[in-house]
Amino acid sequence: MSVRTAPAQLRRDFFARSVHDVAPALIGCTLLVNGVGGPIVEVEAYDPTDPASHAFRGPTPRNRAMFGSAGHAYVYRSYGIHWCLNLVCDAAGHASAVLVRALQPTHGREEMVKRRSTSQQRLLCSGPGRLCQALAITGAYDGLALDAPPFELLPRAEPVEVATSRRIGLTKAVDREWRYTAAGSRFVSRTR
DNA sequence: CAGTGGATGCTCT
DNA sequence: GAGCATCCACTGT
Repeated sequence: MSVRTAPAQLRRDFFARSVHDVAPALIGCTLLVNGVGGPIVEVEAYDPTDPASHAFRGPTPRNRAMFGSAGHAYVYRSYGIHWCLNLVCDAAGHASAVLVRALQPTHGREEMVKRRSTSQQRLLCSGPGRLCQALAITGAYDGLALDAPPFELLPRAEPVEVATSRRIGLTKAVDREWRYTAAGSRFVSRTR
């Protein structure tokens, strides 16, 4: 007889479905990197039909992880300065991903304050570049599996109300409402 | 608060 | 050589 326990982590098959299902389902899930992080409050979806996606024009050295299997990280450098973290979705070849834009800093706050050089809770992890700096995510994490250290992804503890809106900072496909936020959270990167 | 411009490096044409 | 899935400092109300 087996004892059923709540899953400790999101399994790899959580990501092996449409990015449009995965993205809203990630709101409220806790993301930790080496024990530092908190509940995700803002993400954006990028799918294969999306001109704004890095994978839209096919595989390249940079976007290689997006064409790999679901449940892995895709990390790229933004504007030559910042790192951005994506979670790869769908089966191999579909090349879709969720950009993690903000989370509520609950775990390892002192570490984040040190890395970010600010003690303002609101500015620790609100924005993809800030979040990666606070969690010390770099290009070295590109392609790593999300269900093994240093990553830890925990399911929602409670139900969350998810709001949709237009994505931030794009020049292409700006009308697609593929940004998902925890309704009312003050840790999202913008209200728009 | 809103708006602007600079930093900075890599990717792809 | 252009264009970024960004952030910060600085300006002016």
